[in-house]
Amino acid sequence: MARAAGVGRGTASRVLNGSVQVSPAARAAVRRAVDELGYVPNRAARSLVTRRTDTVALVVSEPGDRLFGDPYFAAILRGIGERLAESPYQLLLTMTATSRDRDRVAAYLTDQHADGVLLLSLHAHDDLAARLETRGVPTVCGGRPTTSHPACVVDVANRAGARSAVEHLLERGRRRIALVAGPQDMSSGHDRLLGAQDAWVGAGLHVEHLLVVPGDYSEASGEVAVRELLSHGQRPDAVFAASDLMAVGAMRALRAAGLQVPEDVAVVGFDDSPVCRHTEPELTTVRQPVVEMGRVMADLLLMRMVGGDVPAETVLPTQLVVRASS
Amino acid sequence: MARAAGVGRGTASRVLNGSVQVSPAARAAVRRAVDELGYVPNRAARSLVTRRTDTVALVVSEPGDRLFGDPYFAAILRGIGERLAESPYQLLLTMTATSRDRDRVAAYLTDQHADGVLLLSLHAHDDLAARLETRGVPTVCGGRPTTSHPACVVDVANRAGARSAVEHLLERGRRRIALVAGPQDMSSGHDRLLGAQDAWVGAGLHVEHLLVVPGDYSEASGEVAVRELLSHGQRPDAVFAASDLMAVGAMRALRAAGLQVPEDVAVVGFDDSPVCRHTEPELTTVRQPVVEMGRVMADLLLMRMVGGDVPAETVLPTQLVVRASS
DNA sequence: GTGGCGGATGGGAGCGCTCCCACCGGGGGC
DNA sequence: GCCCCCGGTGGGAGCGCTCCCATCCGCCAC
Repeated sequence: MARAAGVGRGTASRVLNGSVQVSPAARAAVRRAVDELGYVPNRAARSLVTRRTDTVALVVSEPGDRLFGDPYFAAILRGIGERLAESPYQLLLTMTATSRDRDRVAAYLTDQHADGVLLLSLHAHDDLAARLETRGVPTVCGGRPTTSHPACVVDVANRAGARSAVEHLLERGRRRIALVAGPQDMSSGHDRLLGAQDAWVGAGLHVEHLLVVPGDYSEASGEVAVRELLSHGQRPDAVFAASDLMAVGAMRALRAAGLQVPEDVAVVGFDDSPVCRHTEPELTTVRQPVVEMGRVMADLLLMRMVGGDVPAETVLPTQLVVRASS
Repeated sequence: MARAAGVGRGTASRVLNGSVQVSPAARAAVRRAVDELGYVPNRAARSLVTRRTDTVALVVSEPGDRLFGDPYFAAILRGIGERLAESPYQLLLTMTATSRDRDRVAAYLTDQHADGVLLLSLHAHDDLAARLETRGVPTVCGGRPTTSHPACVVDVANRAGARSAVEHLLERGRRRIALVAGPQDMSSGHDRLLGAQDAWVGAGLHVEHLLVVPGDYSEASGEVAVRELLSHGQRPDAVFAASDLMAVGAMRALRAAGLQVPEDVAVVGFDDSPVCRHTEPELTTVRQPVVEMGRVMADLLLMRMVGGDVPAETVLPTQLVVRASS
């Protein structure tokens, strides 16, 4: 290729990498040769010597069906994709269902397979972030892990959002509020519980009078939770579910019991996922800026990869969106 | 590393690549050295010489927001991910919004950046498949393109599915059926129109008496289409929408006009996306095996990459799912 | 005992690139 | 007019691996 352009390999390389120390004539000659030969530099050879790969990996610690079944991940990926499209980096997508998967991915990534890693949905006791960091691979976590303390975390204001949701219900005069909580081994689930309690206690009510039933973010768990509640003779006038899907399940159970939403029972969800628009009535919820979170994660990673300092924890705001269900 | 194990580089390489021509003693020595040193082979160096990358790329010819907003892609990705997880290949995700993007991706992939490519949502006049094939990169397309004829295509039985949907409505005694069609520059949209006409004509009705209004698969387009229909004094007793989202929009418009589903107007969608369960009443639809399609695409690509012969066109069955809306 | 054969092994060559050093030549300072 | 400096250039070295050839050794047949 360099020979075709009539220059040395060094000069050709300098043109391809945008170095300034090249004369216009040589630059033009190389450009022409590249076009004529349809030359594409070999990435493997390049990364062998530069020790970079121009690839960033996204690791989701969930099996594939959860990843792709959940609009939350779709939105985050969208934000990440947006930012990465403006950078020279390619996205490598990985999901780890089992701990064996995780080992495989760890080995894969600790080598020079990615210049940076984005971690999503970290479970308790997942040491992937730490392993990668000690190997010198920059990392950004989405969602604060419960146990470990990674170098760089992006999260949303789960607690404040949950607080505003319950405050909203209290303002509407509801006093028999049931909380369908999320999984308590995830910080998002725990924080949303704390936020709901904040509002409750802030209104001068006793924390133990807040009705709390467990859920796992899935629609089924929301339905079961409310059904059980009703069958035990409890009769809430409002339900705050820690996810939209659980709220949908809750509404289903309420309807099955002959209760009207919002007349008999107000319902509020969390996420502002697309499903909110398809419920009847449309669901009041707490919007979390998921796409924005993806963008911020990508931004922070890009900064870290060039050695920039970034805040250890970034928290994005949440916002109550009032619709017809409350 | 080889020195640490007390063997030659050749022998070490043989062990790492699972060659049989190695003595148990040497094999054990290498294994031990690998463990002790935490050695991970350098992929860049390996692929420089093997000219393989152990990476499969997925190219979606849509901007990122459409990719991740649409459960269809999520499901396909899930199927692909499932299969690839069982193989040594990593998934590289790429979306091309603009034609400049497409050129960039083409250049990226025609080099040794991926051993095989999966193409999704190919638009008319997209020559990416052809370009890749001539460069020797095996390719599998999801969804039959309208203009080009790639070497390997996986599609679903759109025509037969649409036919069964309209037959179902006819069996229910509906005779004033309106079709909200999909985009006619995509084969799926066109095929679904043909299938609907098949059923209509098959019942001895005149093809021109089938009410057809255009849509683009989006919820908004379905709502607009039905609203226009009603405002023009048309009064169908059934609506078959070529996508679930359009069916949801159609139901919204029908409700706004004071019409009951299914009493006054039966509604059938296409896709069997999760949204079907969240409508009131639940939506009758044509299920397309999207996850399966992803799996099949991955399977075929894996076969092609080892030089296996595969059918040029694979068509997966669709199936009518009757729910409450019809 | 000798020749031959084949399984196991060591290491040279080279993949395509970037880094870096040596070199070349022209313009300005003394 | 000489030297120095610096922008621009060419090419050697080497990144870490696999491929392949030459070699070695032990065993069997004659």
